[in-house]
Amino acid sequence: MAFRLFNTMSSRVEEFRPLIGKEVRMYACGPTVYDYGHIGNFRTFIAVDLLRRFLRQSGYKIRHVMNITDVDDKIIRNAARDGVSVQQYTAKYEKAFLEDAAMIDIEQPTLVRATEHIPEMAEFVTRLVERDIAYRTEDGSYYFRIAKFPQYGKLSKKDFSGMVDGARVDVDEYEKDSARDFALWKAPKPGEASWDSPIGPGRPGWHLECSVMSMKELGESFDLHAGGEDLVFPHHENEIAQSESLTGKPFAHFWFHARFLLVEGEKMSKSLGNFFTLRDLVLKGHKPSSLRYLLTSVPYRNQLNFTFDGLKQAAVSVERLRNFRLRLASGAFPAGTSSEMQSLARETADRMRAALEDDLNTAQAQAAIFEMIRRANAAFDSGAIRKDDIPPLLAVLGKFDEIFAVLHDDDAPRMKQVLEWAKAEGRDKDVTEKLQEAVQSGQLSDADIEKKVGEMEAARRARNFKVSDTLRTELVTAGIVVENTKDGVRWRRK
RNA sequence: GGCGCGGUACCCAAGUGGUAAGGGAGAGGUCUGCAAAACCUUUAUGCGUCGGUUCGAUUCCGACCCGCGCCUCCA
Repeated sequence: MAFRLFNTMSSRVEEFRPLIGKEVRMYACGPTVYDYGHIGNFRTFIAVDLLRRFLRQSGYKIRHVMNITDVDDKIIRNAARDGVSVQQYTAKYEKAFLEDAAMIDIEQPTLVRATEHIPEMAEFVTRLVERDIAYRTEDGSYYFRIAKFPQYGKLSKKDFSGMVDGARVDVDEYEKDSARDFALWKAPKPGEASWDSPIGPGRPGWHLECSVMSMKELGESFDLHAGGEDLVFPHHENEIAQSESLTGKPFAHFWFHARFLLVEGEKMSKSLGNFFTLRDLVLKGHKPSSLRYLLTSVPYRNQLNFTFDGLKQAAVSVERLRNFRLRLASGAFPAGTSSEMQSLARETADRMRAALEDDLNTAQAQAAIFEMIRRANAAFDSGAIRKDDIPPLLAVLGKFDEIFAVLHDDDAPRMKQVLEWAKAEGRDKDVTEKLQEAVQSGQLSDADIEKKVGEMEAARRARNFKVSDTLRTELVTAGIVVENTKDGVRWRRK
């Protein structure tokens, strides 16, 4: 079977194959670091993370580059408002973004920053000007001449051939030759932060950095370029125009776009009051793993409706996955193998792979793993599962987790970081009781828990239920659930 | 207006030209000192509405209704 992926350029699902060998060169548009990342941002970044993880699981080497947009109008404005430098301003939000990404197990790509590529961008513009593809306006800005790129619109399927110039032109843009021409380099307005460069002082236009940095890191043609669906036009269209008109070569082979999410059925917006950052959710007491699971449970090209009910459901689903693994890891089994369990493991691995190969159908991959869990649990209960069935079942679970990354329980310490951040930011009032409780379960060390659980078990065996119940209550209060099974006792953090 | 996507049970959500995955929630049951976990049974003659094609459509075609996205540097 081959990996089939939707390509925005062709508007269809195509077989994905790297241009060269077994190495995938991919570029993802990263955040503009002017504020904390919201759940919509993370839906996109998680989709890319899933893609990256699946490609690696499929045996590819990955060169994954992501930009940090650390200069744009909003950043310049906000930094000035706060009376700090652009660098100080963006450093804070870049750090926050990386912390958040790590919190939901997004693997970190190679990062490149716009402000660290000013000379390369100036050179790129110079080369465009030499070919008359770009031009300088009176104020010192540079624009891309769309008339020089007849294929403009091929990604977003827009037809600009009938466009008539000049009917209405924005006041700020009166110097442009054509209304559609876009800025490559913006001259500074009085008092604005700017960078010196061979093409004069100013700041890069947004699209330029991605063309320059992607080609620098990955070559003039590379395998895949990713981002949110809103980037199709104009951002990616403009990148293509700049890059291909300069190199004469196809820019990215595949274009990967994640669909926007809705919040409670509506577009997320600050005015509707349904705008949430990752930290907002954690402050409310939701686990990072719940969000990761929820965001992976709907295939990336479908609209995902984020709801708090859905987030709770996701949390329960993750619990089920974790409980199953705990059961596999801690149970006692008779020696030997069962052919049924062996084939169950094989079939599940195949189903999972087939689902993900089908344009990353995560919903089906999850259905496959839950089917396995139900059947294996039934085998547990009937005693049909054998000792040598455990490794293959665990291996399938491991494969699943290489992609979904929710089994490892690091929620409590991660939530604690958010708690500490909130205190440091003076946002104590936003810390909910639920968060406090969730952080609780990370307070006791494994050794402390083992000790208490041991005492509780001893009391239970002595049928001293009063003592054992007291210990159980203490543990529950500390966020630890103790489960007594016929194979012995086991515990987990709530 | 142009281009595109979607409407599947109480909720979330896959999917197929031949009769509806999975998760959550609910109900009943098994197990159990308590608790937890788990299993079993159960919950859409139905897949926005109306037509059409077909032996047969939720799946194809058409119309309509509703929701959503892009078309102004918002992932």
